[in-house]
Formats: sequence, structure tokens, C-alpha cells
Amino acid sequence: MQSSKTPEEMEVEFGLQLRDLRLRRNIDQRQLAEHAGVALNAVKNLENGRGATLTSLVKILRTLGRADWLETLAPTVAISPMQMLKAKQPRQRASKSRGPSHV
Amino acid sequence: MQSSKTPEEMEVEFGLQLRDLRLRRNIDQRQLAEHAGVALNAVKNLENGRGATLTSLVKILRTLGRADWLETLAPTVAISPMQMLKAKQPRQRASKSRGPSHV
DNA sequence: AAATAATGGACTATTATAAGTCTATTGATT
DNA sequence: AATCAATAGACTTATAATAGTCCATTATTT
Repeated sequence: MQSSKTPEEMEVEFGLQLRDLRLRRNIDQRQLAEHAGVALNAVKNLENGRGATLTSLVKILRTLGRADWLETLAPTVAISPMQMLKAKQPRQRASKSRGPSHV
Repeated sequence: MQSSKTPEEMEVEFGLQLRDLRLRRNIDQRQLAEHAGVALNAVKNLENGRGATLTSLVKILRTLGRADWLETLAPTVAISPMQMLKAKQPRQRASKSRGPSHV
């Protein structure tokens, strides 16, 4: 059973959350865009759920001081993210008859 | 003081978290892409931090059962998200000399 | 109430990502 | 060790988002 919200709805709600964050800091879209290094339109689109790139989102989150949120997606990480970047782990892949696979 | 990670680094780390989620469920990129309704390339790009759209990310998160994560960005919301969608609030904006604005 | 400023939305051109296909690696299976 | 399957990466074309500008609307300020 997955959420009944459509991706479109979810983007709209997400945009509203982003707007909320911005308004709490009381900065306007133009300031946010400038500090983040994106176009004003990118902020508008994002807040109104009209599409965005992950790059724009990341830049904006940084500016809003919520970059940490991005690290909360996958609860427990085996090795530290810093190491993941450097250590060049052996490639991992999905395996056949092991663990959950009820897609 | 903001994170010293570049947006590029952050996207790479984020991609690794997504991969981790997928591998925990033990599904491969192709299955994930099909169920999410995106191209295999979209999954590859996302996991490798090579760019993505918010739409692709949302679809993939839904499939991975982590759509709820998207709702955790802005901790306390004044009114319920469902209402935010329907109720058509009066437009809010940043104001001049009120609240934090230390951009 | 009038002036000001923030936001929404449309438009165009440019750039980035999606989608589809192919090949080379490399991890997993037997 | 050999086979099989998942992933990385390159390439091409289609589609979507960005950037820049303009104007209408609506909240805020004075």
C-alpha cells in the first residue's frame, strides 16, 4: 500500500513546505534565488510545484540552512558518507534470492 | 556558517543514500525504474549524482516506500498539508522589518 | 487610501535531464 | 572457472527546467 497522493500533488505539497521554510526566515524569493545562485524562476517553480532539478533544490536547501535534511533519507548508513565518497567501495548490486524483494 | 560540501558532493551523497535504500529492498535499477515509471537512465543518474528532476525523485521515493520523507522538510506546519492544497490560503509573503532575515 | 514590494504566470532562448539503445565492467551464481 | 545479471558510461533525440524579461495581482507599508 503506497501513498495515494500523485507525484504532482506531492510536488505541490513539497513546494509549500519550502515556502514555509523561506517565510520563517523572512526572505523573499529574489533574495533566496540570488544567494542560492539560481534564477528567480527556479524558486517560483519549485514553490509552486511546477518542476525543478535536484541541483536547484540542493542549492536552495543550503541557503535555507536545511542541507542536513538531505542526509536523513536513508536512516542507517553502513559506512560514513565521507568514506563512501573517498573509499571507492566495491560496487554493490541487487542479488537474486536474498532479502526482501516484494516490489 | 553553512555546510562546506558543494552541491555536487551533496548530490553524490544523496544518490548513495538512495542506492542504499534500493539495495535494502533488494531490487535492481531496472525494476525500480519500471515501477516508478521513469527511465533506467533516470535511476542511474540519480544514484550517481549526475542530475535529476524533482519529479523523477518523487516517483522513485514513492516506489521505495519513502514518500513520507518528503513531508519531513518543514517541521511544523501551521495548517495541515491537505488543507494547504484545498483551502486556497491568502498569499503569504516575506515582510520588511519582521522576524529573522539574516540571509 | 495610495504607494510600494512580493508573488504568479506567461513568453522565449538556452541548457539539463529523460528516454532509449548499445557496450564494457564487475559482482553474483552455479 | 565459467556463466549470468546488474551497473557504469557513452551516445542520440525528445522533453523539461533554467534563465531572463515583462506584466498582472495581491500583500504590506506608509
